[in-house]
Amino acid sequence: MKFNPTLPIYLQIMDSIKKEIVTGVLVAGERIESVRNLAEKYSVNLNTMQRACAELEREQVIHTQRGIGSFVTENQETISALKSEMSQALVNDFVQGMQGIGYQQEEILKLIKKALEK
Amino acid sequence: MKFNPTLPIYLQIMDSIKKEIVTGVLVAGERIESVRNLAEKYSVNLNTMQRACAELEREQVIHTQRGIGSFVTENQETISALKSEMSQALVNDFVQGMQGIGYQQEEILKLIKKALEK
Amino acid sequence: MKFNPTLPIYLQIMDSIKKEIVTGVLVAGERIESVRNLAEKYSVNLNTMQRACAELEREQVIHTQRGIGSFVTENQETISALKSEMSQALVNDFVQGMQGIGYQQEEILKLIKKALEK
Amino acid sequence: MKFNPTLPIYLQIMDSIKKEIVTGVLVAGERIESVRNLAEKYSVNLNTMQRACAELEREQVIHTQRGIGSFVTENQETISALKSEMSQALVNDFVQGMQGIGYQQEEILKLIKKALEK
DNA sequence: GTGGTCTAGACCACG
DNA sequence: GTGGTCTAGACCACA
Repeated sequence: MKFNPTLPIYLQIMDSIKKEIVTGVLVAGERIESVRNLAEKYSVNLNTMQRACAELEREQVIHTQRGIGSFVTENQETISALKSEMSQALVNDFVQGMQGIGYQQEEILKLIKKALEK
Repeated sequence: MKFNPTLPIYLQIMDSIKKEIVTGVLVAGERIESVRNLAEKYSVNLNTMQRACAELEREQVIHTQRGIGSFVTENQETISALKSEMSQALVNDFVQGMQGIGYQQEEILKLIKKALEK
Repeated sequence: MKFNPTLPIYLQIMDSIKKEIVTGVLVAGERIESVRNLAEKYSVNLNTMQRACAELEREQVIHTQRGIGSFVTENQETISALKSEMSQALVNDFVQGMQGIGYQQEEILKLIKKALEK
Repeated sequence: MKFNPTLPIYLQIMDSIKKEIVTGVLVAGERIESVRNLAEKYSVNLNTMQRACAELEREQVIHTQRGIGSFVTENQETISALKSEMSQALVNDFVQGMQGIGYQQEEILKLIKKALEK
């Protein structure tokens, strides 16, 4: 995975894992890979990976049992909320961004449609 | 102006100024405020403002004449290119983001329309 | 039993067993459950339970006879000492803690009385 | 400062700083020492100190301005809440602990009074 | 083997 | 100078 140098790596990893959860790649209630494995998979230092996991735990997206591993939350509501939260953030950023540089409704829709057709 | 702590402030200022240019708040060819004034207006350190302006100059969005001040580019093509560049970036980030969390075309359009109605 | 994640589990189990001894739930001289049973009862790993018992034995609170089982010390003095030791630790931690955050004698007594009435 | 090896250092430092805030050693709204200074003062690694500060910020006890420093919250309610929270935790742990090893109200009060006289 | 904490030391963004 | 992130590597508690 390539990281964007303008954003902390641990945030980008959190985002990547959240995506895997909301798209079902990681299943609710199931164990995720060990921090060590994940660190290797993302080619980052163990500490960086631990930080990402710690923040995800604080957000209640995963929960950890010491000596055993970390598990995706089994609370489906949390996951749904996560998905709509993420999409709302994207939608708002996009719409506000476009309006901020002077685009009107029809133009925005036209550009989106064009992009979706690709 | 409130800054997002996850992104360098100078980038956020550059974005803000670019928006003012493409929306015509800042007029092509005209002089912009002094770096000192801008720093005060944005409530940031002078160094930060200087960096933002230096980057804008590197991107040829503004140009500086020593002892006189800085000016928005008078090249309308540069400004048009800037606008479509910014919108393309927004569109791509948005579409890729939504697809990345599992949304399909119709859903994306529906959410956009809902957001535009507000 | 819920464990506090900031303190080693084996210490919390030791404390729990000591409490049972000083309150007479576990009787002096009598046999206690097998480590295996205790591990299940507390829902902890066998190793953790073994560690707790090993430490209790080191403190001479219990003693083990190979092939037979573990027994609460029959020495009543040890048990009395244990009780006053535990209460002294509690009292000291409490008083020092309260004074450390700026509470005076009367306030401390007032809060204690209030808590005891519940 | 001597640290208790059974508890993470960063938690003990957080506690120490909270105490300084509720007792007024650190004044609401004022800047606290730099992380580097604090790390030296507590004789811990910079990272450990940063972790303590990050957690305090998450608890809204302090807030940080990048490149400038950290400041005690200016919200007096937060500080009052902190104080009563800390004292309630102490009182509850103590009372439950004493009752857990079989002490009655009068005995508890007697021991507390004795300890306070010292 | 698994997660948690700690140290040491580097580099960056910002003031 | 100040805080934030990252790497490297050690040690501990727990399963």
